[in-house]
Amino acid sequence: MNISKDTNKIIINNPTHFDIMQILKSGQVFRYSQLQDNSYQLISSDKKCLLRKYQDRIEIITEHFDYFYDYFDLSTDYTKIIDTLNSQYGISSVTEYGRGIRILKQDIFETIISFIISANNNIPRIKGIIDRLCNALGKDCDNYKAFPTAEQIALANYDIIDNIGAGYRARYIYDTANMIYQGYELDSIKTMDTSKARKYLTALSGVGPKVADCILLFAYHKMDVFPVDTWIAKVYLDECGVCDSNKKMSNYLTHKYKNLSGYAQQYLFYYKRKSHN
DNA sequence: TACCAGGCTCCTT
DNA sequence: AAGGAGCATGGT
Repeated sequence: MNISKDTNKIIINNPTHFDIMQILKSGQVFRYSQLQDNSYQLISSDKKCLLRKYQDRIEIITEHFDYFYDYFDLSTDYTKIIDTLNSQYGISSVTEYGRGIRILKQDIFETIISFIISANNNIPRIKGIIDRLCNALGKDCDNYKAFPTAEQIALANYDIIDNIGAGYRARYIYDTANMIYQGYELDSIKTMDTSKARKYLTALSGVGPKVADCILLFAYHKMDVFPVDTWIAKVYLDECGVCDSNKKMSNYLTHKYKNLSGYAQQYLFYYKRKSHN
């Protein structure tokens, strides 16, 4: 697979580790929609790109080349990661099934709010809630809405947040946006070690250990985390034959997969949810 | 009708 | 530190 730049376009030839459907349906991102059979629109923060697939080529059409080059983690060698996972852990059927997945580097605030919404929720409904949040408060861009800023949510009438169908998460969204708008630092997390970063994030309303790990993985690209949801709990049950607390499962899996935990988690999650893909 | 979904907060031990 | 009740909403 090799990557080149054209006018307003990233081109990926022989995309062995870039599958549009797999990336979009791997449960890490929610603001996408299908335009045609081979074409998807993806919005991140206030930026848009179009994803198209041809025979042996993928095109990412965007005015923000650098942003989406980084966003799709295009400088990372996934062949090497998968080879290591296969040889050390024997999960080649899992990595083969999701070989087109990549771990995205998403906007920090958007990821925080999105995964607050994800708690005890299902993916189709998460998408709907985020859509309504963006339509209600997001800046009007060319033909689409940006994800609302912390300021826009914090200064909004609470009734608007309460009317997007988020249930009890509406209060968390509002409170967390207010904390961040008041100055809760998010950039300093980049240089924290993971356990300190997790503790720091869980001070936000609606952010527990699992949501914090998703934020660390999908926004800060920290790979020594292993978010445990109900699907990963099933994976753990298959392997260990018992149910344990989420904390115990996450510790076990992080210790096992070490600095490849984030990648392993995503391949295993995608594989376990096969029937939903 | 119940149970489930990328769990969290808050209250008890 | 660890465990459990309650929680909004919509899909199956």
